[in-house]
Amino acid sequence: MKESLEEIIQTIYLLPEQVLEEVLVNFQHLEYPKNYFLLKSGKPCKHLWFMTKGAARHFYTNEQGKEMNTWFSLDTQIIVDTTSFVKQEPAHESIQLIEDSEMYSIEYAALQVLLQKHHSFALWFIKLVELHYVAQIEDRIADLQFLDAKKRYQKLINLNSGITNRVSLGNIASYLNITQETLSRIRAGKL
Amino acid sequence: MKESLEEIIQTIYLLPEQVLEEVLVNFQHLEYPKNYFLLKSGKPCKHLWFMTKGAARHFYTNEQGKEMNTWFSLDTQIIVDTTSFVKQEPAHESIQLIEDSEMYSIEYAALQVLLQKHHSFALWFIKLVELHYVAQIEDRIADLQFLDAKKRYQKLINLNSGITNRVSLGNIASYLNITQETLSRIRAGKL
DNA sequence: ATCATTTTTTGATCTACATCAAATCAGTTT
DNA sequence: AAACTGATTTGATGTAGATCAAAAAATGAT
Repeated sequence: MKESLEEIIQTIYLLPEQVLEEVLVNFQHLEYPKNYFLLKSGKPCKHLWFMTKGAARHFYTNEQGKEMNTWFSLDTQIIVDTTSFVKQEPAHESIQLIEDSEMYSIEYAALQVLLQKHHSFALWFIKLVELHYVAQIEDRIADLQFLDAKKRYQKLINLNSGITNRVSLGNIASYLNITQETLSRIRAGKL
Repeated sequence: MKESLEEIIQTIYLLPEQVLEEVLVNFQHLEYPKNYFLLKSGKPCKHLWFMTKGAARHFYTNEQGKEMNTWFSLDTQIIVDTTSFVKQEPAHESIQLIEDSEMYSIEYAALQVLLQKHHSFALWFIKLVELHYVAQIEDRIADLQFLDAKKRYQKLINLNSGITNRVSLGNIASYLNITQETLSRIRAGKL
């Protein structure tokens, strides 16, 4: 796990010393308790977060009022509702912490200024999107389309060892797009 | 429909005249017949294409040898296997034309040079990814997770009027993640 | 420890969609 | 036009996973 913001940033794409310093001052270090909402649907996503410790879930609320998880962010992941962030339009999803968490955040407006000002920061941002976003999200589509519930579960726990101790069965089931009952039966080896 | 490459590029993000000219010379105009493969799985995706006329499908071949469509690109869309392109690793999917098509292409290496050379081109590329990629792909996940087969079909034909005349039932069914038989029954109003 | 609340498990039944098999339709070739 | 080919439709049956209901287990509060 990476502790320092500088390390997180430089691992994505190496910035010149002077640019790095200017970037760093635009980030804020934050701590929030379990259940805190980073984003509520209907509001634009004004921040991009780097989580250094903790866990969050992204979810929609469907017409029947049921919450459906679309994503988990554990520890060192980037957190953002990309669609809402890039267009600064009301978010469709909400983002809620499921553990006490620590993170760094940067505001949309500050990011735009840095992108316009520094060529190297624009290249950094491209790498960020490529590394942490594109691959993951295309994988998710393939999983939903090709794998059955049991395989989706196995893949999830392979990639996130320990997730079962940190995220409730109901939350995991919702991410896998199955009911709690079905996940319980998968775990019990009955499916 | 946009015919000129210049118009396509400038609509994404306005480039300085001199940069635009340098960008334009890095694109090639191409025409390919129906059934041509832009990309075969196993090979890295070396190009990014702007389709100006025609249609393509993106598909995986699963363990049982069945082809599963993941995406359609009709007329003015960007075509690329993003995961393979950004990492220059072997692609998991193939891209095949389903109509005689016209397009412009730029090579990965040329794109990288332009990104490093011109700040404005890096900003252009960020906009490209934001506009044509992020929104679409997150929508697709939500659709697969929340909508049943009939609603996914209705949404597809609402967003792509005329797709039923251009893409075969089997190809559409595969994209919707249902069988041909089920799609036929949906169309007949029996589901 | 006890009670209350939430989370997980178990069982019975139901449903959307798959699978398999065969028939029909459309477009091409001879 | 007849014959061949591929695309679409129809019918019968099977199954993964949903839904509904209730029990059991875990977690937390007094």
